[in-house]
Amino acid sequence: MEYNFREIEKKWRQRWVENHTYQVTEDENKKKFYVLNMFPYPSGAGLHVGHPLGYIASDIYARYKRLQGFNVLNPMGYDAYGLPAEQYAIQTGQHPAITTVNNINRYREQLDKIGFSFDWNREVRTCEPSYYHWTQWAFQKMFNSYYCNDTKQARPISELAEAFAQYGNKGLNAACSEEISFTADEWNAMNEKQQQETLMNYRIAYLGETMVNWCPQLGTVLANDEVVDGVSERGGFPVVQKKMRQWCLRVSAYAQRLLDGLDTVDWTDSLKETQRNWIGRSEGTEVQFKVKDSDIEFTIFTTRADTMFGVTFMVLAPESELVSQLTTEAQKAEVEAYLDRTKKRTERERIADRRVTGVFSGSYAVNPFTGDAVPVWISDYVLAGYGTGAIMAVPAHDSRDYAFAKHFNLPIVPLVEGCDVSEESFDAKEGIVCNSPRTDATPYCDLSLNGLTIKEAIAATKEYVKAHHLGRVKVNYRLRDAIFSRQRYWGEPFPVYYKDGMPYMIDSSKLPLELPEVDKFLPTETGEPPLGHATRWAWDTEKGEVVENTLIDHVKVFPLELNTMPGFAGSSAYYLRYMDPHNNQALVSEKADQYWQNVDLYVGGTEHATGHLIYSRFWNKFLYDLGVSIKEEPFQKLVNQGMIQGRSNFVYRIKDTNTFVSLNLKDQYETTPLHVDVNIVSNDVLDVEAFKAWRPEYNHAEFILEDGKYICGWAVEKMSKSMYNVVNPDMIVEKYGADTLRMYEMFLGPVEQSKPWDTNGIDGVHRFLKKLWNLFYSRTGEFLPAEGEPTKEELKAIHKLIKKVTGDIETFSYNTSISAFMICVNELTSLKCRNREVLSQLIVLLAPFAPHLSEELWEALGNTTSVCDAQWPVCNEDYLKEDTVKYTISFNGKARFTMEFAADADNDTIQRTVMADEQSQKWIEGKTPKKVIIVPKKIVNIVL
RNA sequence: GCUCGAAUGGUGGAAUCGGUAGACACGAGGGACUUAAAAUCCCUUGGCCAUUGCGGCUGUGCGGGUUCAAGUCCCGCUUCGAGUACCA
Repeated sequence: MEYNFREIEKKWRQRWVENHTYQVTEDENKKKFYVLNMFPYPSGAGLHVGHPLGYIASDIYARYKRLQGFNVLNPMGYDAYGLPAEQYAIQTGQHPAITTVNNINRYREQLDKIGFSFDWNREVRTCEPSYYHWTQWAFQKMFNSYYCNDTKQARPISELAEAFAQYGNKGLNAACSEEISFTADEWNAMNEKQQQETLMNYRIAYLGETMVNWCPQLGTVLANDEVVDGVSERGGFPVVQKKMRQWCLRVSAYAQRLLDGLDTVDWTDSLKETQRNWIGRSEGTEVQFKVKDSDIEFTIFTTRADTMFGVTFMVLAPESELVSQLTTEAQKAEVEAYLDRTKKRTERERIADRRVTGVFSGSYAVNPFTGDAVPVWISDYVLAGYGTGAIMAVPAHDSRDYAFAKHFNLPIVPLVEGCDVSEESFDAKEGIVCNSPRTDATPYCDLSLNGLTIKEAIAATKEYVKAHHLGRVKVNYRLRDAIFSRQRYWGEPFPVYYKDGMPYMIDSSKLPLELPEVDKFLPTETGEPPLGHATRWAWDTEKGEVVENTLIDHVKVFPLELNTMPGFAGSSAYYLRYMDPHNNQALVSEKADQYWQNVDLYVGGTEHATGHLIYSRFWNKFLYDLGVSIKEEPFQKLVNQGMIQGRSNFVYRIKDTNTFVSLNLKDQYETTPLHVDVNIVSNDVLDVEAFKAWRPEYNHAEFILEDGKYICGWAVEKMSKSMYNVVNPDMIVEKYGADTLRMYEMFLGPVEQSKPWDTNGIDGVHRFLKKLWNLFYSRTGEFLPAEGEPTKEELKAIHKLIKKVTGDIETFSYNTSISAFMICVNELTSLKCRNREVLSQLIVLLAPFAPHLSEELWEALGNTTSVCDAQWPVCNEDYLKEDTVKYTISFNGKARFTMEFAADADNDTIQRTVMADEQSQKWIEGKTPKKVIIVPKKIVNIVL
C-alpha cells in the first residue's frame, strides 16, 4: 500500500478541528510551557516557503513539550496595522480593513495546510477594538505615570502633583525631558495649563517638541529603527529632520533596567550585544564652562576627563539653544548662513558628505582647569540630541576634533607621553599622561595628572570635579525616547482629546475609542493627518462618547487627537493578551498571568533586535511596575531563525535569437542570462515544454541541450516575484505533503542560519517517509506490526534514536535529528522490525516533526487517543551498552589500525595487549615507548 | 571605522569535553529488476598515487604556535555576512 499523504493529511486536519486537539486551558495540575512566534504582518503576497521556518521550528518544540507532559500554550495572531495596507488604500480606495481581512484569510488558509498545533481560539488581531482597547489603556497608564529614579519604577503622576504642591520639585529624582526647578509656591501659583505643561515634563507618555525623522513622501514621522541609511525602511524615501510636537514614550528612563535585564535572559550573545550597543551606556563627566566676559555658563559631557588640559576649542551643535546666546554681533551673519545651510541638509546628505564644516561663534569659554579662554565653534558633527549638545574639543586625542582642528588651523596639544599627533590623533585610552598641566605654564589649579595612566587620570579628574563643584559624574545613554505619533490612518487612535491646547485622556471606562471612518486616506489639504477627514471625531465629555465635529464648543465637546499610534504599539504586549484573549475587563486576568507567567521560548528574526524587542521589553517593564505583568522580562529564551533567501534559476539566450543554450555549453556563444521561474525547473533541469508554455514569446524557442537535458544556472538572491524565485508552500504541500515540507525545512540546516531555499534535496526526505510507511504496511496493504519481544538490536536502534532526538530538540538541532531518524529507519528496515512496541516509540518520536503521518500510524496501531497525548519515551542507557569496543591504535598521533576489546577491559590489560600485538611491534620497531595514552573507548596512542 | 559571527567535498550540511574528518541527504557514475519507463534496491563517490598488493600520501580560507593528538585552543592575516555609524 502506498503512502497517500494527501488523504492522510486532509483527514487529520479535519479531525484536529473536530476534536479541538490544540485547545489549551489553564490547568493547575500541569506545568506550563509558553511557546511563541513573532506574529506576522499579513502582506498581500501571501506566505512563501521562508515564512513558516520559524513556525515549524517552534511547533516541533511545542509538540515535544506537550509529549513530555507540559501544558503548552502555542498561539498565533496577526500584526494587522501597517503601512502597506494603507498605501494600497490610497492607491485603490479599498479600505485597509478589507485588504487586511483578505490577507489574513489567505495566511490562515496557507498556515492550516502545514499542520501547526496553534490554539486558534486565542488568535489576536491588533486592529480589532477588543484588542486595541488594551493598547490604548496602556498608553493612558503611561500618560498617568512618571518614572522615579530612586525606586527605579513607574509611579502614579498624581503623587507628583501632590508633592509639588507641598515641596515644589526640590530633591525630586525623576526622569524628565528637561531639568527645571520650582518651589511649592511657584507650583501653586501656576494655572491649570501651566501645571499640565510642567507635569508633561515627567509623564512616561508625553507630548514633546522633538526633532523627528520626517518622511515627506510617506507624510509621517518615523522611529529611529524605521530609518535605514537616511531613508525610510518601507519604501526607501528620503527622511529629513524636523521639529514637531509629538507623542513620545520615555523609554530612556528604562535604559539601565533594559541593560540589566539582558543578563537574566537566555538570548544569543550577538543579539544581547546589539541591544547593548543600541542602549549605548557611557560613563563620563559633565563639566561646566564659563563664557568669557559673560554670566553665561554651559555644560559639556565627556568620557575623557583626563584630557581637560588639552582642550583647544569648544563646539556646539547647530540646533543647540546656546548658539543664539553665544553668537556675537560680529559673527551673526556668518553663523546664520551656516545654520541655514545645515538645516537644508537631510540626514542622508550628512552621512554621505563628511566634509568638515563649521563656523566661529565669536565667544570664548574659560577652561576651569587652565584658565585659558578657548574659542567656541558651531559644527554639525556635534549632535544636539546626545549629552548636552556641546563638547570640549581635544584634537590630540579625538579623530573628529583632530579633523576639525586641522581644517580650521586650531592648536593641537598632545597629552600622552610619546604619542605622535603630527599626522593623526591618538585615540587609544592607553599611556601615561603628560602636559597636564604643562610644565611651562603658571599653575591655575592644584590638580596634576602628569605621570598617571589615562585610567587613573580619569578617576582623579572626576574626584576633583566633584570636590570643587565644577560639574558631576554622569551616565549617558544613546537610547532615545520613542516617538509615538504617526500621521497615518491605519493605526490605533489615541484616546485623547484637546482642551485649551493641552491633551486629556478620555475616561478609561469608555475605551476602546474606535477608529473613525474617513473618505480619503491621504493627509488633508491643510496638512493634517488623514483623521482630519473624519467628520465624526469629537469627544463629548459629558456623554462620554464620540460626536460630530460640528458640535465642538471647547466647553463640553472637544476635538480628538488626529495622529495614530505606530506599528510597535500593538505588538508590544500581545504575548500577554494570548494568555487571556477574550477578557473584556482587563488586558490579562491575574489568574491567567500567574499561570502562564512569560514566554519560555520566543522564535523570530533578528531584524527586530532594536525595534520590537526593545519596545516590548520596555512596555512589559512598565506593566510590571503597575503589577499587571508578573515577570520583568517577557521572553526568557529567544531563538532567531535565519532568513530564507531565494535560489534563482537562469536560462541563457544566444544574442539576437530565440535559441537557449544549456549551462555548460554557454561559453561557446554570446549569451544573455534570463531569470526563469524556479517552479518549472527541477534539480536545475529545465522543463522545456513548461518553459515554452510559460510566455508566448518562448512558444517557438529552440534549445541546445547537453546529454539531452537543459541545465540552468543558479544564484542566491532575495526571494521576490521579480526574480521568479518565489516558492509557495502550498505547491510543496500539494506535491509532497505537509509532513515532507516540515521535515525538509528543518533538514535544510540549523534553524538559526540563513540559507537559500533549494528544493533539490526534498526527494530524500520524502523517500524517508515512504520507507517509514513501508515499516508498517506491505506492498499488498498488510499491516505489519505485531506483538512480541523486541530484539536486542531493535531496542538498541530505537533507544539510540530516543537519546539523539531528545538531546537535539533541546538544542534546536533538528537537522541532525532527522538524519538520526533516517539511520534508525534504515536499521529497522534491514532488521525487518515488526515489533509493535518499538514502532510505537518511533511514531511518538516522529510526532513533532510529521504530525499527520504519526497520527495515522498511531491510530493504525490501535490507539484511540491522539498521538499528541502520548508520552515521550525515555532512553534506557542499558540497551546502548556494547559488548566490545573498537580502539584506534595510533603511533605518535598517527592512526594505524584498530583493535577490539571487551567493553569493561581496564587500561592495563589494553596496554599490555597492544604492546604484545604483532602489528604494534612492527610500528614500534624495537624502540621503547615514552608514553602510552589511552582515551576511554576510543584511542590508544603510543608516543615513541 | 567599531562590534559580533562565519569560512569543511560538485551541493546542503555532520563532527557534543581537543581524540584522529566528511555522518545524513542531494547530485553524479556503475549495476540489478523491467519489453521499456517510472518506482525500488545494491555498489562507488574529498584530492593524488597504487588499484591482479588487502595500501600510501595529502586534506577543514591563509601563515605561525601550543599538544601525544587541532576543523575545534592561542597569535597574526584574508575573504564573506550581520548590526551600528559623527554618541564626545
